[in-house]
Amino acid sequence: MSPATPAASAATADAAADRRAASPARRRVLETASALFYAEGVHAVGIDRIIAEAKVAKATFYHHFPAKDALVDAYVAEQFRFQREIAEAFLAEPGDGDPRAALVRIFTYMTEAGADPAFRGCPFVNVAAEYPDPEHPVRRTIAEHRAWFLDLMRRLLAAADDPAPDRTAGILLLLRDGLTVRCYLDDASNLRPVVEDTLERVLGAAPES
Amino acid sequence: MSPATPAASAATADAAADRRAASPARRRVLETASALFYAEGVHAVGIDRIIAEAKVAKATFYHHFPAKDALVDAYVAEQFRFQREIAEAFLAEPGDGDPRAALVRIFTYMTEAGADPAFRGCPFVNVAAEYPDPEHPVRRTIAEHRAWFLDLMRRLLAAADDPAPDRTAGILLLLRDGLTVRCYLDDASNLRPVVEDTLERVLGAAPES
Amino acid sequence: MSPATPAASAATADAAADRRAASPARRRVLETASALFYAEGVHAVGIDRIIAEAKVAKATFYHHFPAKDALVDAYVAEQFRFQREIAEAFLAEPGDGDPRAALVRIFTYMTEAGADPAFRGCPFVNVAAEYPDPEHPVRRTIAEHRAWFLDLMRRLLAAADDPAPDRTAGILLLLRDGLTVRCYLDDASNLRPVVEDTLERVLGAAPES
Amino acid sequence: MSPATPAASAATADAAADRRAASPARRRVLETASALFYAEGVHAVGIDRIIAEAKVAKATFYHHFPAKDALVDAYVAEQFRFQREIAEAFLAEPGDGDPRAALVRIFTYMTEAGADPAFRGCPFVNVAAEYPDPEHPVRRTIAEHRAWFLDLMRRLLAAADDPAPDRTAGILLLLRDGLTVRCYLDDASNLRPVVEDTLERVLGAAPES
DNA sequence: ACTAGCGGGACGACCCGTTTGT
DNA sequence: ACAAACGGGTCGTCCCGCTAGT
Repeated sequence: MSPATPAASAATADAAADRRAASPARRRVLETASALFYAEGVHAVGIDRIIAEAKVAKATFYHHFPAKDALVDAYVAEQFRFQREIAEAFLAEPGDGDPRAALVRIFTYMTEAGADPAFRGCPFVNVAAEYPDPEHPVRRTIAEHRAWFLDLMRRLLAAADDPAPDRTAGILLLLRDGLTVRCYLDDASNLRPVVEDTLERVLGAAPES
Repeated sequence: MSPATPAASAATADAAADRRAASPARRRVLETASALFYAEGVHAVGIDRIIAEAKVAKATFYHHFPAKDALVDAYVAEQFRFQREIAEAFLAEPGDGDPRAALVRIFTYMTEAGADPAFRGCPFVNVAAEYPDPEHPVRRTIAEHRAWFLDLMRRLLAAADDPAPDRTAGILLLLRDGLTVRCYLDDASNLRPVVEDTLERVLGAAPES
Repeated sequence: MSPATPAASAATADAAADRRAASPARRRVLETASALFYAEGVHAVGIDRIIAEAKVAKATFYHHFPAKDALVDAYVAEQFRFQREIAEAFLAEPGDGDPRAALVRIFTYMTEAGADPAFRGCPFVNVAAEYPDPEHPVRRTIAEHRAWFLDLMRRLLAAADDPAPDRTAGILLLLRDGLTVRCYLDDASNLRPVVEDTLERVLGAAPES
Repeated sequence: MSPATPAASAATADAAADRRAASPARRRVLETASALFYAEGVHAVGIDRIIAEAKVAKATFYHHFPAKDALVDAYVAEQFRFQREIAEAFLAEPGDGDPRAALVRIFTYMTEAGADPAFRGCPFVNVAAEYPDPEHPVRRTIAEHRAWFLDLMRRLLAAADDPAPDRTAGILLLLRDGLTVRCYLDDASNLRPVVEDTLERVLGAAPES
């Protein structure tokens, strides 16, 4: 073992992990798996199919992921990262920084994304449907995403002077979840007015300049 | 009675179907499968386990259900029937026929049911997560349930003189879906105030006598 | 036990057997099974399908046939009986009783029967392909048929003054088997000239009165 | 060599296919299956037994053959290849190139092979008995073998100055099929004189140089 | 004599996630 | 990076018994 200090050793390990995470083979596997898991479900997609479509060898796969569950976890974490990036983009957008407008933009985006025919609902909800154990790492990652989203709502609402940011944030989470389910299971078109109406009723009438 | 008349023959067929549906073996299978499917997911539960816990022979199972999918469909249909019975019970309750109170009772019930530690979310949403093909019989049954619920909301809202029953019904469906997801994935306690608040914002302030 | 003499008891048993053999349920089973076995093969057709298509209960089936093999045996025996009836019809036909003409008629009939699109080859050969054990009752029944046919040829050839009826009968059996295989596996049309030519070469030129 | 040229890429694919075909595991599977299929029939032999006797893992089997039918097809194709090799050996034999002698040698060989107690008839006929659909790949491979044999006979007969090679070839195919059936289902001993007699009658008297 | 249904256990083909040699 | 191995799992079908009812 290296005589380095724990910190250094951790840094070394991190660097190795980064190098592995950046491996093109690993990226291909994760991207292929993400697309398949989202489109068809986790249990329905086998390892063999993933490695075949990602064009990597089985050994390579197991070099990067100790087991299928780890891949599922990576898939969920990737989705989390992806959502966060989008949200941050929406926050940084129009210059001024009107938090209420940011909220509306986020939900408008979700409504539009849900209208995509390939939309299959919320990846977190779908994965959770296949992982009943709340202590499972995958479920913990999902819980992290939910906590993050709830906190994001809370911060935006506080900045928008909502009288009860905690409670309203909870309502917006309900809206988010309901919206993804609805876009997946029902006709996703013509949902914008419903969402706008809901936001108005929940946030109160728009502040008239 | 003559076996020649169509009515008699249809009645005979119905009777046969009823007898089969009422078969104790079939009931045992369906109940066992319902519990397992709900608690662990469809793909995660194998036929062998179902027949073992239901204590029926494999041949008996396949006598009643041509394939696993048919059992899943029966499971979903059973849940649908179950939900309908509950809703009807809530409609027929005391307090004359105040539709707004019925709505509140329904959502209050859902919130309480969601607090059960065994609550695993909406069975329809969870099954849909494992059945990507919207044309699949299982998905069609799920769609029927959603149409029924949306219509139920619409009728109650119209009876409660909601100014836009269609749109508000859509919002209540969002609330329902969001609520089940939330009860499953987050801390389900202390949700009653959030739901009550949401209903007030969505339905407008309670009519003060 | 009945105090009757063995002979009487045997007669009683025979009568009972006849009664059972004549049972309409049994007939339906045997006919259904014969059609299915011939068209799709023995192993490929399950008991359940036979009883379903014959519209009898499983217990009824097992009342008449101790096991599937017994049904297969009955199927083969039925085919044997059928072939014998046809041959006897051909022998008794045109009055005079020209044995050479009878031979030609038999092979002509086989050629025509083989041209039927539903023709699936010789049932005995096909069943034997699925029963490797020559001591199996089914195989014994098949052997009986072959012995009968060979003897029939021999008798007709002797009556037709063939110089070597034994050997020529063997050749005609080769022809029969080859013919059924050919009709099944190759284009069965335009086979008549080949058969006529073969018969001429085998039987020698037709006796010119 | 550049991987861009079609030829090289084709060669690579071929090499890969060859490597797979030459895999010892695959060879063991095919040889075991061939022996079992021939001796007991296709439907009567299960995958589990094949992989047990071939000492390969199930996954290995399914790595080489997508399904059992593919293995059956490989078995039939192997038999075809085998027959062709034998025939070519008989054509290239001593006695210069007398085509009539080659024909006689071929049928003599068949008669002798048929006398082997392990002889179970023609593999093609037996497999066809279990595959009723003439469009099935297995049946197509069988049809190829028959076309090849018929053509081989035709070419030899033409070279032997037969007056009607087409028709006589058809007769020899009848003889071939009849012979295999007979060797399987009847007493296969003392068949040589019958075959020799048949050939004489069919080919005409031997050319007395 | 016939039916409907249930039970039973072995076996059918095929796929699972995972590990190892090379 | 590939092939092979592994053992248990998937869903579904096999043939056959048995009971209860008519």
